Amino acid sequence: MKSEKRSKGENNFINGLEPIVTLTMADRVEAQLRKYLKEEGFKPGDSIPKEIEIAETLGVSRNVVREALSRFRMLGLIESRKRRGMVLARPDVLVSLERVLDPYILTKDTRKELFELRLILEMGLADLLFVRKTEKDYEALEEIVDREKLAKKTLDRIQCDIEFHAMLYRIAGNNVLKRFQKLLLPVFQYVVEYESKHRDSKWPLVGEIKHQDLVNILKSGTPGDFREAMYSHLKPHFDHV
Amino acid sequence: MKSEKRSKGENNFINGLEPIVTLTMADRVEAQLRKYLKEEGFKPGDSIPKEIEIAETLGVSRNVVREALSRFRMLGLIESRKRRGMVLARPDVLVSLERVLDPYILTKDTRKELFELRLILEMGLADLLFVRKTEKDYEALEEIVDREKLAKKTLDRIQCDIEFHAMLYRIAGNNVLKRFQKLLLPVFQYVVEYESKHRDSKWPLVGEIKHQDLVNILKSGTPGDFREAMYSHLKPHFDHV
DNA sequence: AATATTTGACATGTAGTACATAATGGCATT
DNA sequence: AATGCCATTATGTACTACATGTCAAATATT
Repeated sequence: MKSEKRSKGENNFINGLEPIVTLTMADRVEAQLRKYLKEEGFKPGDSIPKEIEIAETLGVSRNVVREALSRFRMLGLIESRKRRGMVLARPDVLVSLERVLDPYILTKDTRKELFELRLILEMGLADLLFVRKTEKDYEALEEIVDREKLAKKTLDRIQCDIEFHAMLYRIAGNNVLKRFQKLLLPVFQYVVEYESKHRDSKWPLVGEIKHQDLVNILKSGTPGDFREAMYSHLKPHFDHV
Repeated sequence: MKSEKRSKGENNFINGLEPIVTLTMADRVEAQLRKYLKEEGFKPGDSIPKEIEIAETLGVSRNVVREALSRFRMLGLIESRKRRGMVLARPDVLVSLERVLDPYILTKDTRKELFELRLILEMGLADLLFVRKTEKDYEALEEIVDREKLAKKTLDRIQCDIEFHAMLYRIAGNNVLKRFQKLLLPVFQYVVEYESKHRDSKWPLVGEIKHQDLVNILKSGTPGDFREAMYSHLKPHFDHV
């Protein structure tokens, strides 16, 4: 899975000539092992063959096997204990994303698409919110809104804005989603900052509908109302799209 | 980041005594390197120190360094060429997820949450769809709907259902989102299959609104209409929530 | 005999050496 | 100027050795 991107745009002047892929042993062992574990139906808790056995079976050095296993360990696919060998584990879906979601190394396109993803998520949140919301959630939201109203510095208002939206995700009661949002946050901030620099728009960037309105609708409106309101709220961002 | 879960619930009988974390060298080198690269502001294209230098600086064996680098290589964070050394690359956000999103090793909870994520995504898709849709997209959707109407076998209908929804993601014109959906697909299928076994409900599971209706609304309705329709369409799934 | 302790075997973790491989840049040849 | 050759060098792979912690059997203790 090594990316074989050419350095310049000078390729494909000879059409139909693909660069030869030269996977390292570690890459191939990783693929082989993944295939093996899948096909043999290994499940979390099962222990897998020892390093040496793998190495000998595949005809590679133990070193190479360890590089592949090291990758699995990082992803949480396996856990290894001395003497005990290694057992398959349940990886956390998001730890892998965690290691890659750095706004500074993403392409502009990817950042843009991830930002769109945020808009999609927040628009789609409505129904889950209405299913899971409780009285306490109103209080938490109101508290944030109050703080926002009192905030003088722009930075404080931004902070409240972030907290408000984060709270919505929390109310939705979906842990993966909440953590996903947390991971995406730096990307959002980067994009917004970047945008605001290039358009000197004021910030936070909100439409006609304010946070207070959203809370009110959440209290006594319908999911449909909320979706419309959220769209208005996010409209300035949608307009960039 | 080795998971340090205790075997039993027998810890914290002495409060304030945290178990000593015993990270492997590879883990620590990985963390150190990540920190180093971030703090020094390395960007894609920059070349990073040689393995030996890293090993000597950190006072560990080259082997350990290579295990850490192997992880970065897998994630696409770096690319290495002989003689040239190693350069930072732009990782693809989703390759990491790709390696972990196997429905069989996820917990039931996670599968459920990922399924909810799907519902959220599809509900939130509406606005982007209306911005990006073209005449050609209608044709593609109609073609799938037609095929679905003619399909006799359940399996074929399921296939059409999948294609229809996949096409919606495609129309939204967000590449990351489309690929994300593709990655999640096996999880959805697993969940639906699992559910249908435990409730012997018929399948595909759709509400009052059929695919044909969605296409019509996409053609001549509003994003608001579409959201309502999509909710009706997915209602049986929402009801599980 | 039942329990506590010691001991040895074993799998992973780390270190170190050696060599293979391929890309680079310079030099020589045409 | 283009090609071919060669020394250099960083990564890729292999192998050996030992450290570390853990399981299990053997031993000692009650």
